[in-house]
Amino acid sequence: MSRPSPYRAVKAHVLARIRSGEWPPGTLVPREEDLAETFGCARMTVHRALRELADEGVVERRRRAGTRVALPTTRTAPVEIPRVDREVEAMGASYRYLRLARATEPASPSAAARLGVPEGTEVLRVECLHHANDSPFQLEERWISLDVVPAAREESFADVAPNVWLLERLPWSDVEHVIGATNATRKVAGHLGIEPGEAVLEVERRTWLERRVITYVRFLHPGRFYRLRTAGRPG
Amino acid sequence: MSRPSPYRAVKAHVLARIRSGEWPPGTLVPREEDLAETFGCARMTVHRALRELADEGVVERRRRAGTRVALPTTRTAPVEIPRVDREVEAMGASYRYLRLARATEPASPSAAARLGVPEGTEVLRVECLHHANDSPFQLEERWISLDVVPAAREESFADVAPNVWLLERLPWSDVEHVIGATNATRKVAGHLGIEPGEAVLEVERRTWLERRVITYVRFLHPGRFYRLRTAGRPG
DNA sequence: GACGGTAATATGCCTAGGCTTATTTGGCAA
DNA sequence: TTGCCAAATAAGCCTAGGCATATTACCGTC
Repeated sequence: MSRPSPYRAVKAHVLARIRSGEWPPGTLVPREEDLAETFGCARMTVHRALRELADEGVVERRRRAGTRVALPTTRTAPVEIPRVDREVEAMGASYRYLRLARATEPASPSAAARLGVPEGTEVLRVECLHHANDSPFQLEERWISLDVVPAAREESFADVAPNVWLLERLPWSDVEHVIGATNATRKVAGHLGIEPGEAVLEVERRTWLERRVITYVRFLHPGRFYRLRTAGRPG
Repeated sequence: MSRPSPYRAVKAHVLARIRSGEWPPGTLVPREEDLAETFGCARMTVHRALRELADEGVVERRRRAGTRVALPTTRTAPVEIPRVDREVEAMGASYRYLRLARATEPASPSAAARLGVPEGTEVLRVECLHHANDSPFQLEERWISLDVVPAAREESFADVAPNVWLLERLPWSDVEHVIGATNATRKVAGHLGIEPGEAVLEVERRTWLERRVITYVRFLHPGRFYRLRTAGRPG
């Protein structure tokens, strides 16, 4: 599995029993002390192994009740939502950024709701297009809260993507993603070089710093080519 | 943040510095020993705090080089890909399962490729529909490898969803998800009760036990209502 | 100046002990 | 019975030490 190391050995041992079906869901895993004895190691070592398995959702632990094998419910899968430029370059394609629009404007009801600011607050709206090998790859529509990021007022975003600009400037504490599918409007289709009505993958992201929304973005990808990919293993 | 406890305190401390912008990306975090001294705790305690932060991608650690604040790249976000029945019930709706088709058949080239079996191998194909409050919610098309799950040959799947049946029967070691968007074909639209051409969210899942693919599924959701949701925080 | 070996250093991991705390079980009482 | 409380138990967390190992920085050599 990985290089040997007592705690890894314990993890691997327990995982192997579960994988083999020898310990079906609900089975009580031996107590930390017992495992420590059978492996000839300290209890803390076993503790770490079991704790990690619990973090990964493979087992469930409760004081006094012990450790039991969890039901293999299809748990959270780490979806990597990548930075466009990196992703494009990782595909071996050349990346190009194009700003379509930029304006400070009073927040519309929906934008205000998503940014968590009163309606009509002045916010910055940026629209841009990301290309891979000169064909449109992602259309981005973004709102930035000027209360949280006043410096954005001075930035044109003509050459640097808001994404990159923001990440370089300030940390964040929470993100939320919402993934859906919609049909391309005429405008969207025009930008992405597809037919109106074609399915597009829509990823919305809100980013917080402590309690305040920094920015809300909507990414649209031509559904025909683009896919989000995930590979997860429990352990 | 959470209930106090020395290692949590250290984590919170470091995280707070990063969040506040006091330690921008690249900053060298104090050595474990020094933090241990300033917090009046053992080095192992600091070690655990920093290790967890490293696991979460907040910092990067290298022997001899020390611990530094990582670039806040929009990392992996845990997307919960839920069990339909649970999800529907969580919305307070009533869940209904309907099997549309079931057949053992020789694997088509594409099915064979995804299951990792030779073309023409006999596989089980199941098609079903999941309802929320009697309106179609998810269309499922699934292939099951009979080599890995011979017991599936005896199961009609008339009353129990393949999902549930499989999870109750065998463990898995790896999953892969691919999320995309497509336009509903006439057939899909008919089943989901939408117009042909409407955007649908497509989630494909492959599940392995050790090296062998157990099953490959394709879930289709009406794009108009359905969304995948994610909330992540680094820490 | 380029190159290579060596020592210093920070993290990685371990041990063996201890106290703390949630939870369950069993027994006692109403 | 039912309800409540106490004891027992298993995990949670901590300490203070130690050895292992990756990596860098430095220094001497060519």
